[in-house]
Amino acid sequence: MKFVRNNPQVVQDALLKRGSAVTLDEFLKLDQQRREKLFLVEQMKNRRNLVSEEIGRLKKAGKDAPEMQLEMRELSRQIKEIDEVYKDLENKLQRILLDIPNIPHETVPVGQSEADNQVVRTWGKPREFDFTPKPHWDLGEALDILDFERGGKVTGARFTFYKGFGASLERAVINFMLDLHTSQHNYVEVFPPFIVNRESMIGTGQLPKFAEDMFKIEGQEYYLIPTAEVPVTNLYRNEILDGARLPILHCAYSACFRAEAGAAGRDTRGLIRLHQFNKVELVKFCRPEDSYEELEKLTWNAERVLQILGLPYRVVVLCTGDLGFSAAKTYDIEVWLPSYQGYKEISSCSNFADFQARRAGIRFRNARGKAELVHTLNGSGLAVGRTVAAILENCQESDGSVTVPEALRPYLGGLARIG
RNA sequence: GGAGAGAUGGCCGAGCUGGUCGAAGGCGCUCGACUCGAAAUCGAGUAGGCCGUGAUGAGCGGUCUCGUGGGUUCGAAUCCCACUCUCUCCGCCA
Repeated sequence: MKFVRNNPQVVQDALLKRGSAVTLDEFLKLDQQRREKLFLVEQMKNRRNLVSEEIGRLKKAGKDAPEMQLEMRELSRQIKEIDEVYKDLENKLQRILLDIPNIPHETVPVGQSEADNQVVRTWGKPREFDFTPKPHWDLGEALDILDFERGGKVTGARFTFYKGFGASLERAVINFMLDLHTSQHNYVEVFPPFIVNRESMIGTGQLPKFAEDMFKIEGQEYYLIPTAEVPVTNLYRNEILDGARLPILHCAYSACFRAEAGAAGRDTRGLIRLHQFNKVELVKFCRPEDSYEELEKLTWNAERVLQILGLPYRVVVLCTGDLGFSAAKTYDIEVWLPSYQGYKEISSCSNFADFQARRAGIRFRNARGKAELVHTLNGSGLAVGRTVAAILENCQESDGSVTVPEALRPYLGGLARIG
């Protein structure tokens, strides 16, 4: 709040770069009013406290002060009135504040849309097939390892069953990723709740603005998590961490639930866009001065998964117009998918700077002993369903079978080929 | 789900017949003294938000915070109400 007040131009510029039409005039006006009321009411409270103390002293001395009490009764009534107005202003301000997106980092390219994102690097070469490769949904059904049909029957559109080696493969990918990050990249695994409360959703920035993207438990302020980012980042909500513990690195498997409002008609087939999918998430809490370096490391950690699996990918940096609401900078990792004849997002690695930390109240004690906001980061490491889709499509053979990447075989009892 | 107990500072734990209580005491931590060094001992310090002032620093002043929200009162950690959470016992359950 203070930052917005003192740097309205910076925030306004950032909003414009993101292509937002929001203006801050209303905010600044309300804030001015709020502070005036606050100053007034605090002066009155000060007087009340002083006089009440005096009354206490008198009573102790055996005297009475009825006229003082009467005066204070009236003062208290006025205080209550102004407090009411103050709270109203405060609420209005909070609402505006919670809808203001993060300020993009200076290294983020300015742009309007997805088309202005910049490719940072490309790894591996898409394989040349000497036959026509099948999309993973056809492969999966032919191999009887995916069953979209019955997923639709049992639940609805955008739900699926994995069966047999399909189910084992999904599980193998999860375990492989978790083992890699815990043993090679020093992340501490957590297994979070898949349902969180409203405060947590506000903390990471999903609420209040994006309520329609979420599944909410009927009659309760509980939500299905859209990503493990939410419970894991909120692990330390309203805490002051020991600075010596930073950076804190967590990885977490979770199912993810997304309403996909507004995605009707997009990626309707296969594992790409489901209402429920699995993901291994990487989350970091670090000192402000380290966060951009930590973002690079986190992105490498995610890329490493694809490298070991031998799946071609590229990394793009999102432009200001495509950047998520909470992020200051984001790298998307996109895996090659033959059925798309292109690269498809499989991980999104973001530095949120102090945006989530401010909303969630996550701080650390700095060298001078003062509480300071941490920076938070997270990234998929990786989306499991999309990884399985990429394996099926990139590793398929002309006879319809799929060669299992070496690294996964230990997780499948040595199985080298499905089909 | 039924019955009861409780929620206080980094931790433990007083206060709860309402009034200098943001809060005794202990532990922990930081600094200092002692020591060649350490331990022990002694001394000092040790929450956060917001507002004002100031340089968006330090400091100072004010205000709020004793689970959360409301109420009573001149005044509430202390009294009343609601909610949340924790613990114990019973029932049920993976």
